Amino acid sequence: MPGLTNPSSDYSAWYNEVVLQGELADYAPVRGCMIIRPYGYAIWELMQQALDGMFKETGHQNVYFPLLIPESFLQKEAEHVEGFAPECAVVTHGGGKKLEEPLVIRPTSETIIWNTYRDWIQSYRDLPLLYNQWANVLRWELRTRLFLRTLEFLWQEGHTAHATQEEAVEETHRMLGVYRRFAEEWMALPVIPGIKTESEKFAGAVQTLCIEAMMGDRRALQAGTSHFLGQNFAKAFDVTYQDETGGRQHVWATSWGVSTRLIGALIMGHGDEKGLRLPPRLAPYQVVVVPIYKTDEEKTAVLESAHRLVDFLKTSARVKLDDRDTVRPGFKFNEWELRGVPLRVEMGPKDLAKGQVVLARRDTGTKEFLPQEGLAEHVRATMDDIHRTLFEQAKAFRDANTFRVDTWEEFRERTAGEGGSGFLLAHWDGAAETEALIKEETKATIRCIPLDNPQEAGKCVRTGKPSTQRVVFAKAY
RNA sequence: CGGGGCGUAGCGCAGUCCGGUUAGCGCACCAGACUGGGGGUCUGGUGGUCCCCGGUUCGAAUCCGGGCGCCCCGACCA
Repeated sequence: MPGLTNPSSDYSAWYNEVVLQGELADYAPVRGCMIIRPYGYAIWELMQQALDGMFKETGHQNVYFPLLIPESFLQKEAEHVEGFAPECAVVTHGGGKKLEEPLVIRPTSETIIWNTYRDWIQSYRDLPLLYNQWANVLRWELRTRLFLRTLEFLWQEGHTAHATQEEAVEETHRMLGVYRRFAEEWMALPVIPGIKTESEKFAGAVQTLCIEAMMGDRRALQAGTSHFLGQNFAKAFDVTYQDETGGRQHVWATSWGVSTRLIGALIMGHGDEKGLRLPPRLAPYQVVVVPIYKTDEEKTAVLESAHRLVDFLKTSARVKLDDRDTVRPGFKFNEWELRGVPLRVEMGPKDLAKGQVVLARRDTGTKEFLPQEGLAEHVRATMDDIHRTLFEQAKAFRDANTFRVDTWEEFRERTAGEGGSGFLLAHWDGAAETEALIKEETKATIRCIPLDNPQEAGKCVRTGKPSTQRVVFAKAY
């Protein structure tokens, strides 16, 4: 197996190699599509389990709507059609015949869902509707990257309906909070929760909330979004309910989603020159046991002992025994490091004799000798520590690459050249034209206006016009 | 859609400029032996529509014409 390109010399080559060599995914026969391999899919399944549990804890139920949407549905919400029509794939033929009405392959499901909600909602007693679906969607992107932006991707999309604006807004924030917790507590990634500007918000939303993370090349990645849709879709699809007083009201809506892009965030948020570093809670294998032996007698003894150890550890961690006889230990070390397994146990004749094992940490690269007794406890504690360490490292990196920028000169300097610029906290006059101008001149965009943003008087970094707060600029994926 | 790169064994590539034995190398794979605490060594072996179509030629991976596809960089976006 060839070595990895160093991330500091060519970040995107490094990223692709981690995905391909680590066997997370492969290219598909069709441009921009990918095959998710077992190891990559296992990470996605762990993400799904954790998120699904959090959705259910917050009162949501899963549903499934169809892949195909009548083309006319997309056209009912003006902003929505403008945003999505250019990237829709359209089915025009079926069964060898031209269809009466073309069918769009869903780029997102608001339209088909709200078309259905019209029938499901009559009274305030029917509300709220708190539904989520796990699905694939298709967007005909021009430029694709494994996991970060593929034509087809897997995601979850929550679609809720509420009687009042207050309730819907509260739901939007609640789900952003869920995403933030997931990012921090499962992915070990610090994120900035915030509000998108008008030009960056979801097509059809009144307000888009997001969490923004910093990748290893100092670029920003939007890791999740939660939209307050107002009554836009209710009006487009004529969804109303009768309130307690007998009056007819339009329903208030939210939608929110995260996708397989999060796997890309994991890679770029924690990876190093050896490959992936998985946070333990999302690692398909949390511990890999590598037996070491020369002779047949040693092999028998070591494997027997290794099996006992694995059975023992199984109750407290996801353990993989790598008993392949076709590759040597050094190869296994490198391979599992590339694939980001948080902990490795090495066990050989010398260890057997001493009743110990070698425990190696992926995050710090340190090795320690430990008695087999009490190992499960130690593994559990170490995994918690790895999670903390990954989070702290990512946060330290982000903080070291976050700058308060007050002059246009400095802004230009920090965004010059290829690669990321870090997060630039700068004043902005609030005008879409200024935002567009800055984007054109520097490639940096406003990632978000942080929630609970401190207010301070200042001058727009580009125009010098008065401003009341700093916003987060960055070059983004 | 613009710019760049590439298409030859499962993967990575050489050969193409300047046409000519049986298309080659590394890795992987198969068999065996020795090995085994950080990406093993040796011996033998399997595996090819040279992206596709057409043309030139006694002869094309190589020259000419046309087409297709993928990757990377930008514009669009989770």
